[in-house]
Amino acid sequence: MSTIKKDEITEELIKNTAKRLFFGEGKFNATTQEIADAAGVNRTLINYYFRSRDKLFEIIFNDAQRSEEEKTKSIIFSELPFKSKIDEFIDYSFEMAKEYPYMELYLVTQFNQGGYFKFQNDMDKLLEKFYEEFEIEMKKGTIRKMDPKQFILNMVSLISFPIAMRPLFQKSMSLSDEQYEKILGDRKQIIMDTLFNNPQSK
Amino acid sequence: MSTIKKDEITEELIKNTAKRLFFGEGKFNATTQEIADAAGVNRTLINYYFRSRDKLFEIIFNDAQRSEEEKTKSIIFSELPFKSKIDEFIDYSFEMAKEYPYMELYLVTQFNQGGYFKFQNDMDKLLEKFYEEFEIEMKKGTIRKMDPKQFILNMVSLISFPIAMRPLFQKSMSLSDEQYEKILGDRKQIIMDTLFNNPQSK
DNA sequence: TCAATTTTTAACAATTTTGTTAAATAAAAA
DNA sequence: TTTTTATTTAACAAAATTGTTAAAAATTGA
Repeated sequence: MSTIKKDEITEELIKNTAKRLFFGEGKFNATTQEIADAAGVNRTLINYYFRSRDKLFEIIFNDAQRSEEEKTKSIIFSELPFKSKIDEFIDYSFEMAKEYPYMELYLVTQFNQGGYFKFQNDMDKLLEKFYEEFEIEMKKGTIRKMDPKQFILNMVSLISFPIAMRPLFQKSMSLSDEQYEKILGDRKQIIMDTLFNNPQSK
Repeated sequence: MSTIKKDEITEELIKNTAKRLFFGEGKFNATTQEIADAAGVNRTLINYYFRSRDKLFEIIFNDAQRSEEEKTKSIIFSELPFKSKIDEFIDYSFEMAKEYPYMELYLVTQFNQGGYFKFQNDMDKLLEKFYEEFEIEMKKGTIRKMDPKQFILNMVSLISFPIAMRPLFQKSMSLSDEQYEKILGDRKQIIMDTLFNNPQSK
Protein backbone atom coordinates (compact mmCIF):
# COMPACT_ATOMS: atom_id res chain seq x y z
CA MET A 1 0.00 0.00 0.00
CA SER A 2 1.44 3.31 -1.09
CA THR A 3 1.49 6.26 1.28
CA ILE A 4 0.22 8.53 -1.46
CA LYS A 5 -3.40 7.87 -2.25
CA LYS A 6 -4.59 8.51 -5.75
CA ASP A 7 -7.21 10.99 -4.64
CA GLU A 8 -4.69 13.05 -2.81
CA ILE A 9 -2.47 13.52 -5.79
CA THR A 10 -5.44 14.23 -8.03
CA GLU A 11 -6.81 16.71 -5.55
CA GLU A 12 -3.39 18.29 -5.33
CA LEU A 13 -3.11 18.32 -9.10
CA ILE A 14 -6.34 20.23 -9.46
CA LYS A 15 -5.33 22.73 -6.82
CA ASN A 16 -1.96 23.33 -8.39
CA THR A 17 -3.45 23.66 -11.83
CA ALA A 18 -5.97 26.19 -10.63
CA LYS A 19 -3.23 28.11 -8.88
CA ARG A 20 -1.17 28.12 -12.02
CA LEU A 21 -4.06 29.37 -14.13
CA PHE A 22 -5.25 32.02 -11.70
CA PHE A 23 -2.02 33.28 -10.17
CA GLY A 24 0.48 32.16 -12.75
CA GLU A 25 -1.21 32.96 -16.02
CA GLY A 26 -3.69 35.54 -14.86
CA LYS A 27 -6.66 33.63 -16.25
CA PHE A 28 -8.93 35.00 -13.57
CA ASN A 29 -12.08 33.78 -15.25
CA ALA A 30 -10.91 30.29 -16.05
CA THR A 31 -13.95 28.04 -16.09
CA THR A 32 -14.12 24.74 -14.29
CA GLN A 33 -13.86 23.11 -17.69
CA GLU A 34 -10.68 24.98 -18.48
CA ILE A 35 -9.18 24.05 -15.16
CA ALA A 36 -10.12 20.42 -15.64
CA ASP A 37 -8.68 20.39 -19.15
CA ALA A 38 -5.46 21.99 -18.00
CA ALA A 39 -5.19 19.37 -15.27
CA GLY A 40 -6.12 16.58 -17.63
CA VAL A 41 -9.04 15.39 -15.54
CA ASN A 42 -12.77 15.34 -15.85
CA ARG A 43 -14.64 18.49 -14.95
CA THR A 44 -16.94 16.88 -12.43
CA LEU A 45 -13.93 15.96 -10.36
CA ILE A 46 -13.72 19.56 -9.32
CA ASN A 47 -17.15 19.33 -7.78
CA TYR A 48 -16.35 15.94 -6.37
CA TYR A 49 -13.29 17.15 -4.50
CA PHE A 50 -14.17 20.75 -3.78
CA ARG A 51 -17.95 20.85 -3.98
CA SER A 52 -17.94 24.14 -5.85
CA ARG A 53 -15.73 26.46 -7.79
CA ASP A 54 -15.89 29.04 -5.01
CA LYS A 55 -14.72 26.50 -2.49
CA LEU A 56 -11.73 25.66 -4.65
CA PHE A 57 -10.96 29.36 -4.85
CA GLU A 58 -11.12 29.75 -1.14
CA ILE A 59 -8.79 26.85 -0.52
CA ILE A 60 -6.03 27.88 -2.85
CA PHE A 61 -6.32 31.45 -1.68
CA ASN A 62 -5.86 30.45 1.93
CA ASP A 63 -2.97 28.19 0.98
CA ALA A 64 -1.22 30.98 -0.80
CA GLN A 65 -1.84 33.54 1.88
CA ARG A 66 -0.65 31.32 4.68
CA SER A 67 2.64 30.36 3.08
CA GLU A 68 3.29 33.94 2.06
CA GLU A 69 2.66 35.26 5.52
CA GLU A 70 4.77 32.58 7.17
CA LYS A 71 7.72 33.32 4.97
CA THR A 72 7.45 37.06 5.52
CA LYS A 73 7.23 36.55 9.24
CA SER A 74 10.29 34.30 9.25
CA ILE A 75 12.26 37.00 7.49
CA ILE A 76 11.13 39.95 9.56
CA PHE A 77 11.57 38.16 12.88
CA SER A 78 14.96 36.76 11.94
CA GLU A 79 18.22 37.98 13.41
CA LEU A 80 19.45 39.51 10.17
CA PRO A 81 20.36 43.18 9.96
CA PHE A 82 17.61 45.36 8.56
CA LYS A 83 19.08 45.80 5.12
CA SER A 84 19.58 42.06 4.74
CA LYS A 85 15.98 41.48 5.65
CA ILE A 86 14.90 43.73 2.84
CA ASP A 87 17.34 41.92 0.62
CA GLU A 88 15.86 38.58 1.57
CA PHE A 89 12.35 39.85 1.17
CA ILE A 90 13.08 41.02 -2.35
CA ASP A 91 14.64 37.67 -3.21
CA TYR A 92 11.66 35.81 -1.87
CA SER A 93 9.20 38.08 -3.61
CA PHE A 94 10.90 37.63 -6.94
CA GLU A 95 11.03 33.91 -6.50
CA MET A 96 7.35 33.84 -5.67
CA ALA A 97 6.50 36.20 -8.47
CA LYS A 98 8.32 34.03 -10.93
CA GLU A 99 5.78 31.29 -10.33
CA TYR A 100 2.74 33.39 -9.51
CA PRO A 101 3.10 36.86 -10.98
CA TYR A 102 -0.58 37.68 -10.82
CA MET A 103 -1.39 36.78 -7.25
CA GLU A 104 -1.95 40.30 -5.96
CA LEU A 105 -3.82 41.30 -9.07
CA TYR A 106 -6.10 38.40 -8.58
CA LEU A 107 -6.81 39.34 -5.01
CA VAL A 108 -7.65 42.91 -5.85
CA THR A 109 -9.88 42.00 -8.76
CA GLN A 110 -11.74 39.48 -6.65
CA PHE A 111 -12.04 42.03 -3.92
CA ASN A 112 -13.56 44.53 -6.32
CA GLN A 113 -15.95 41.93 -7.67
CA GLY A 114 -17.43 41.88 -4.23
CA GLY A 115 -15.48 38.96 -2.82
CA TYR A 116 -14.58 39.21 0.79
CA PHE A 117 -11.41 37.83 2.26
CA LYS A 118 -10.56 37.14 5.79
CA PHE A 119 -6.96 38.12 6.22
CA GLN A 120 -5.66 36.38 9.27
CA ASN A 121 -4.08 39.48 10.64
CA ASP A 122 -1.02 38.67 12.55
CA MET A 123 0.09 41.28 10.08
CA ASP A 124 -0.15 43.88 12.79
CA LYS A 125 2.59 42.41 14.92
CA LEU A 126 4.73 41.98 11.87
CA LEU A 127 4.30 45.59 10.83
CA GLU A 128 5.02 46.85 14.30
CA LYS A 129 8.30 44.99 14.38
CA PHE A 130 9.16 46.42 11.01
CA TYR A 131 8.32 49.97 12.03
CA GLU A 132 10.62 49.71 15.02
CA GLU A 133 13.62 48.65 13.03
CA PHE A 134 12.79 51.18 10.38
CA GLU A 135 12.97 54.03 12.89
CA ILE A 136 16.47 53.01 13.83
CA GLU A 137 17.63 52.90 10.23
CA MET A 138 16.18 56.31 9.59
CA LYS A 139 18.14 57.73 12.49
CA LYS A 140 21.27 56.08 11.15
CA GLY A 141 20.58 57.91 7.89
CA THR A 142 20.54 54.86 5.65
CA ILE A 143 16.98 55.70 4.71
CA ARG A 144 15.41 59.03 3.93
CA LYS A 145 13.04 60.33 6.55
CA MET A 146 9.52 59.14 5.84
CA ASP A 147 6.50 57.36 7.19
CA PRO A 148 7.49 53.69 7.33
CA LYS A 149 4.24 52.86 5.60
CA GLN A 150 5.47 54.86 2.65
CA PHE A 151 8.63 52.81 2.62
CA ILE A 152 6.63 49.63 2.48
CA LEU A 153 4.49 50.99 -0.33
CA ASN A 154 7.64 51.94 -2.20
CA MET A 155 9.23 48.59 -1.69
CA VAL A 156 6.27 46.46 -2.66
CA SER A 157 5.43 48.69 -5.60
CA LEU A 158 8.94 48.55 -6.99
CA ILE A 159 8.99 44.79 -6.66
CA SER A 160 5.55 43.78 -7.81
CA PHE A 161 4.36 46.23 -10.38
CA PRO A 162 6.89 45.51 -13.10
CA ILE A 163 6.09 41.84 -12.78
CA ALA A 164 2.33 42.06 -12.50
CA MET A 165 2.08 44.62 -15.26
CA ARG A 166 4.60 42.98 -17.49
CA PRO A 167 2.28 42.48 -20.45
CA LEU A 168 1.49 46.17 -20.47
CA PHE A 169 5.04 47.41 -19.96
CA GLN A 170 6.59 45.01 -22.38
CA LYS A 171 4.15 45.81 -25.12
CA SER A 172 4.09 49.57 -24.69
CA MET A 173 7.88 49.75 -24.52
CA SER A 174 8.24 47.33 -27.44
CA LEU A 175 10.54 44.94 -25.63
CA SER A 176 11.29 41.33 -26.44
CA ASP A 177 10.98 38.59 -23.85
CA GLU A 178 14.75 38.50 -23.52
CA GLN A 179 14.99 42.23 -23.02
CA TYR A 180 12.34 42.22 -20.34
CA GLU A 181 13.93 39.27 -18.57
CA LYS A 182 17.18 41.17 -18.52
CA ILE A 183 15.46 44.16 -16.98
CA LEU A 184 13.82 42.06 -14.29
CA GLY A 185 17.16 40.46 -13.55
CA ASP A 186 18.70 43.84 -12.93
CA ARG A 187 15.87 45.02 -10.80
CA LYS A 188 16.93 43.80 -7.41
CA GLN A 189 19.96 46.06 -7.36
CA ILE A 190 17.97 48.96 -8.73
CA ILE A 191 15.38 48.53 -6.00
CA MET A 192 17.97 48.39 -3.23
CA ASP A 193 19.63 51.50 -4.62
CA THR A 194 16.31 53.25 -4.84
CA LEU A 195 15.16 52.34 -1.36
CA PHE A 196 18.37 53.10 0.47
CA ASN A 197 20.57 56.14 0.50
CA ASN A 198 23.46 54.45 -1.14
CA PRO A 199 26.82 55.84 0.01
CA GLN A 200 27.16 58.16 -2.96
CA SER A 201 27.14 56.21 -6.18
CA LYS A 202 30.80 56.60 -6.94
CA MET B 1 -31.87 72.41 -33.62
CA SER B 2 -29.70 71.62 -30.66
CA THR B 3 -26.11 70.56 -31.21
CA ILE B 4 -26.43 67.77 -28.68
CA LYS B 5 -28.66 64.98 -29.85
CA LYS B 6 -30.36 62.83 -27.28
CA ASP B 7 -28.78 59.67 -28.59
CA GLU B 8 -25.38 61.16 -28.25
CA ILE B 9 -25.79 61.93 -24.61
CA THR B 10 -27.27 58.51 -23.92
CA GLU B 11 -24.49 56.88 -25.85
CA GLU B 12 -22.05 58.98 -23.88
CA LEU B 13 -23.81 58.07 -20.65
CA ILE B 14 -23.42 54.38 -21.34
CA LYS B 15 -19.79 54.77 -22.23
CA ASN B 16 -19.04 56.76 -19.13
CA THR B 17 -20.92 54.35 -16.93
CA ALA B 18 -19.03 51.41 -18.36
CA LYS B 19 -15.77 53.28 -17.86
CA ARG B 20 -16.70 54.00 -14.29
CA LEU B 21 -17.58 50.39 -13.56
CA PHE B 22 -14.56 48.88 -15.30
CA PHE B 23 -11.82 51.38 -14.63
CA GLY B 24 -13.24 53.20 -11.63
CA GLU B 25 -14.69 50.44 -9.54
CA GLY B 26 -12.76 47.50 -10.88
CA LYS B 27 -15.90 45.56 -11.78
CA PHE B 28 -14.18 43.83 -14.62
CA ASN B 29 -16.96 41.34 -15.14
CA ALA B 30 -19.86 43.74 -15.04
CA THR B 31 -22.63 42.31 -17.20
CA THR B 32 -24.51 44.32 -19.78
CA GLN B 33 -27.44 44.28 -17.41
CA GLU B 34 -25.34 45.75 -14.62
CA ILE B 35 -24.01 48.45 -16.89
CA ALA B 36 -27.50 49.30 -18.08
CA ASP B 37 -28.81 49.42 -14.52
CA ALA B 38 -25.94 51.63 -13.39
CA ALA B 39 -26.63 53.95 -16.28
CA GLY B 40 -30.36 53.85 -15.69
CA VAL B 41 -31.16 52.73 -19.21
CA ASN B 42 -32.51 49.63 -20.83
CA ARG B 43 -30.11 46.82 -21.51
CA THR B 44 -30.98 46.55 -25.20
CA LEU B 45 -29.70 50.06 -25.70
CA ILE B 46 -26.20 48.74 -25.26
CA ASN B 47 -26.66 46.48 -28.22
CA TYR B 48 -28.49 49.24 -30.06
CA TYR B 49 -25.60 51.67 -29.74
CA PHE B 50 -22.61 49.40 -29.60
CA ARG B 51 -23.76 46.17 -31.23
CA SER B 52 -21.98 44.04 -28.66
CA ARG B 53 -20.35 44.15 -25.28
CA ASP B 54 -16.95 43.61 -26.84
CA LYS B 55 -17.46 46.55 -29.15
CA LEU B 56 -18.29 48.75 -26.18
CA PHE B 57 -15.11 47.55 -24.53
CA GLU B 58 -13.03 48.34 -27.53
CA ILE B 59 -14.42 51.84 -27.81
CA ILE B 60 -13.87 52.93 -24.24
CA PHE B 61 -10.45 51.32 -24.26
CA ASN B 62 -9.40 53.26 -27.32
CA ASP B 63 -10.85 56.44 -25.86
CA ALA B 64 -8.87 56.01 -22.69
CA GLN B 65 -5.67 55.09 -24.41
CA ARG B 66 -5.82 57.96 -26.83
CA SER B 67 -6.40 60.65 -24.24
CA GLU B 68 -3.75 59.16 -21.99
CA GLU B 69 -1.20 59.08 -24.75
CA GLU B 70 -1.98 62.58 -25.91
CA LYS B 71 -1.53 63.97 -22.45
CA THR B 72 1.73 62.14 -21.91
CA LYS B 73 3.00 63.34 -25.23
CA SER B 74 2.10 66.92 -24.46
CA ILE B 75 4.06 66.71 -21.24
CA ILE B 76 7.14 64.99 -22.60
CA PHE B 77 7.39 67.20 -25.66
CA SER B 78 6.80 70.39 -23.71
CA GLU B 79 9.50 72.94 -23.00
CA LEU B 80 9.59 72.24 -19.27
CA PRO B 81 12.79 71.16 -17.55
CA PHE B 82 13.08 67.43 -17.04
CA LYS B 83 12.22 67.38 -13.39
CA SER B 84 9.12 69.47 -13.97
CA LYS B 85 7.99 67.07 -16.61
CA ILE B 86 8.15 64.25 -14.13
CA ASP B 87 6.35 66.46 -11.67
CA GLU B 88 3.61 67.13 -14.18
CA PHE B 89 3.39 63.50 -15.13
CA ILE B 90 2.88 62.50 -11.53
CA ASP B 91 0.19 65.12 -11.08
CA TYR B 92 -1.59 63.98 -14.17
CA SER B 93 -1.31 60.34 -13.22
CA PHE B 94 -2.77 60.94 -9.81
CA GLU B 95 -5.59 62.98 -11.24
CA MET B 96 -6.36 60.21 -13.70
CA ALA B 97 -6.03 57.54 -11.07
CA LYS B 98 -8.46 59.33 -8.83
CA GLU B 99 -11.18 58.73 -11.38
CA TYR B 100 -9.98 55.48 -12.85
CA PRO B 101 -7.72 53.67 -10.39
CA TYR B 102 -8.09 50.27 -12.06
CA MET B 103 -7.37 51.12 -15.65
CA GLU B 104 -4.02 49.38 -15.93
CA LEU B 105 -5.24 46.41 -13.96
CA TYR B 106 -8.12 46.07 -16.32
CA LEU B 107 -5.84 46.14 -19.33
CA VAL B 108 -3.55 43.47 -17.95
CA THR B 109 -6.36 41.19 -16.90
CA GLN B 110 -7.99 41.51 -20.30
CA PHE B 111 -4.68 40.87 -21.92
CA ASN B 112 -4.21 37.70 -19.92
CA GLN B 113 -7.73 36.56 -20.74
CA GLY B 114 -6.56 36.44 -24.32
CA GLY B 115 -7.71 39.85 -25.47
CA TYR B 116 -5.47 41.56 -27.92
CA PHE B 117 -4.95 45.25 -28.02
CA LYS B 118 -3.55 47.34 -30.75
CA PHE B 119 -1.47 49.97 -29.07
CA GLN B 120 -1.08 52.79 -31.52
CA ASN B 121 2.59 53.03 -30.92
CA ASP B 122 3.79 56.52 -31.28
CA MET B 123 5.09 55.42 -27.90
CA ASP B 124 8.46 54.79 -29.49
CA LYS B 125 9.12 58.40 -30.37
CA LEU B 126 7.96 59.44 -26.95
CA LEU B 127 10.29 57.04 -25.20
CA GLU B 128 13.20 58.08 -27.35
CA LYS B 129 12.72 61.70 -26.41
CA PHE B 130 12.52 60.68 -22.79
CA TYR B 131 15.69 58.59 -22.96
CA GLU B 132 17.60 61.52 -24.41
CA GLU B 133 16.69 63.89 -21.65
CA PHE B 134 17.26 61.20 -19.11
CA GLU B 135 20.86 60.75 -20.22
CA ILE B 136 21.55 64.43 -19.65
CA GLU B 137 20.08 64.34 -16.15
CA MET B 138 22.14 61.31 -15.28
CA LYS B 139 25.29 63.09 -16.33
CA LYS B 140 24.27 66.08 -14.22
CA GLY B 141 23.99 63.67 -11.32
CA THR B 142 20.39 64.43 -10.40
CA ILE B 143 19.55 60.79 -11.06
CA ARG B 144 21.44 57.66 -10.17
CA LYS B 145 23.04 55.87 -13.07
CA MET B 146 20.65 53.32 -14.52
CA ASP B 147 18.90 52.11 -17.60
CA PRO B 148 16.25 54.72 -18.36
CA LYS B 149 13.73 51.93 -18.74
CA GLN B 150 14.35 51.10 -15.11
CA PHE B 151 13.62 54.67 -14.18
CA ILE B 152 10.30 54.50 -15.99
CA LEU B 153 9.43 51.24 -14.28
CA ASN B 154 10.30 52.81 -10.94
CA MET B 155 8.25 55.88 -11.61
CA VAL B 156 5.13 54.18 -12.87
CA SER B 157 5.31 51.53 -10.17
CA LEU B 158 5.61 54.08 -7.38
CA ILE B 159 2.68 56.03 -8.77
CA SER B 160 0.25 53.34 -9.77
CA PHE B 161 0.68 50.40 -7.48
CA PRO B 162 -0.45 51.99 -4.22
CA ILE B 163 -3.58 53.20 -5.99
CA ALA B 164 -4.41 50.09 -7.96
CA MET B 165 -3.69 47.82 -5.03
CA ARG B 166 -5.35 50.02 -2.49
CA PRO B 167 -7.87 47.43 -1.31
CA LEU B 168 -5.08 45.00 -0.55
CA PHE B 169 -2.74 47.48 1.11
CA GLN B 170 -5.40 49.19 3.12
CA LYS B 171 -6.77 45.95 4.44
CA SER B 172 -3.49 44.24 5.20
CA MET B 173 -2.11 47.32 6.92
CA SER B 174 -5.39 47.91 8.78
CA LEU B 175 -5.78 51.50 7.64
CA SER B 176 -8.92 53.62 7.60
CA ASP B 177 -10.02 55.46 4.48
CA GLU B 178 -8.79 58.72 5.99
CA GLN B 179 -5.41 57.25 6.82
CA TYR B 180 -4.96 55.89 3.34
CA GLU B 181 -6.04 59.15 1.74
CA LYS B 182 -3.45 60.94 3.82
CA ILE B 183 -0.79 58.55 2.64
CA LEU B 184 -1.74 59.00 -0.99
CA GLY B 185 -1.70 62.75 -0.50
CA ASP B 186 1.87 62.59 0.75
CA ARG B 187 2.98 60.33 -2.01
CA LYS B 188 3.92 62.79 -4.66
CA GLN B 189 6.73 64.24 -2.58
CA ILE B 190 7.85 60.79 -1.53
CA ILE B 191 8.02 59.69 -5.14
CA MET B 192 10.01 62.72 -6.23
CA ASP B 193 12.43 62.18 -3.36
CA THR B 194 12.75 58.54 -4.24
CA LEU B 195 13.31 59.08 -7.93
CA PHE B 196 15.79 61.91 -7.70
CA ASN B 197 19.01 62.30 -5.80
CA ASN B 198 17.71 64.97 -3.53
CA PRO B 199 20.37 67.46 -2.46
CA GLN B 200 21.40 65.42 0.52
CA SER B 201 18.78 65.18 3.21
CA LYS B 202 21.26 64.92 6.05
C1' DT C 1 -10.55 -14.51 -7.37
C1' DC C 2 -14.67 -11.53 -6.16
C1' DA C 3 -17.13 -8.21 -3.70
C1' DA C 4 -16.79 -3.61 -1.88
C1' DT C 5 -15.14 0.75 -2.37
C1' DT C 6 -13.22 4.47 -4.76
C1' DT C 7 -12.70 7.20 -8.78
C1' DT C 8 -14.09 8.59 -13.27
C1' DT C 9 -17.30 9.50 -16.82
C1' DA C 10 -21.54 10.73 -19.33
C1' DA C 11 -25.95 12.74 -19.37
C1' DC C 12 -28.88 16.02 -17.55
C1' DA C 13 -31.21 20.22 -15.48
C1' DA C 14 -30.90 24.89 -13.90
C1' DT C 15 -29.00 29.32 -14.35
C1' DT C 16 -26.84 33.14 -16.40
C1' DT C 17 -25.61 35.90 -20.05
C1' DT C 18 -25.65 37.60 -24.48
C1' DG C 19 -27.64 39.25 -28.58
C1' DT C 20 -31.93 39.53 -31.75
C1' DT C 21 -36.36 40.89 -33.10
C1' DA C 22 -40.76 43.13 -33.16
C1' DA C 23 -43.88 46.05 -31.22
C1' DA C 24 -45.17 49.87 -28.08
C1' DT C 25 -44.26 54.22 -26.10
C1' DA C 26 -42.01 58.66 -25.53
C1' DA C 27 -39.64 62.60 -27.24
C1' DA C 28 -38.08 65.73 -30.71
C1' DA C 29 -38.29 67.88 -35.12
C1' DA C 30 -40.82 69.22 -39.03
C1' DT D 1 -50.44 68.79 -35.80
C1' DT D 2 -47.59 64.92 -38.25
C1' DT D 3 -43.36 62.68 -38.90
C1' DT D 4 -39.25 61.08 -37.45
C1' DT D 5 -36.22 59.51 -34.07
C1' DA D 6 -35.08 57.65 -29.61
C1' DT D 7 -36.14 54.56 -25.90
C1' DT D 8 -38.45 50.92 -23.56
C1' DT D 9 -40.60 46.57 -23.15
C1' DA D 10 -41.29 41.81 -23.95
C1' DA D 11 -40.31 37.51 -25.88
C1' DC D 12 -37.03 34.57 -27.58
C1' DA D 13 -32.94 31.69 -29.08
C1' DA D 14 -28.31 30.40 -28.44
C1' DA D 15 -24.40 29.69 -25.76
C1' DA D 16 -21.82 29.12 -21.68
C1' DT D 17 -21.37 27.64 -17.11
C1' DT D 18 -22.35 25.37 -13.03
C1' DG D 19 -23.66 21.65 -10.15
C1' DT D 20 -26.22 16.97 -9.68
C1' DT D 21 -27.02 12.20 -10.46
C1' DA D 22 -26.54 7.65 -11.96
C1' DA D 23 -23.85 4.48 -14.29
C1' DA D 24 -19.20 2.75 -15.75
C1' DA D 25 -14.53 1.73 -14.74
C1' DA D 26 -10.74 1.13 -11.83
C1' DT D 27 -8.80 -0.10 -7.40
C1' DT D 28 -8.50 -2.20 -3.19
C1' DG D 29 -9.03 -5.66 0.45
C1' DA D 30 -10.47 -10.12 1.84
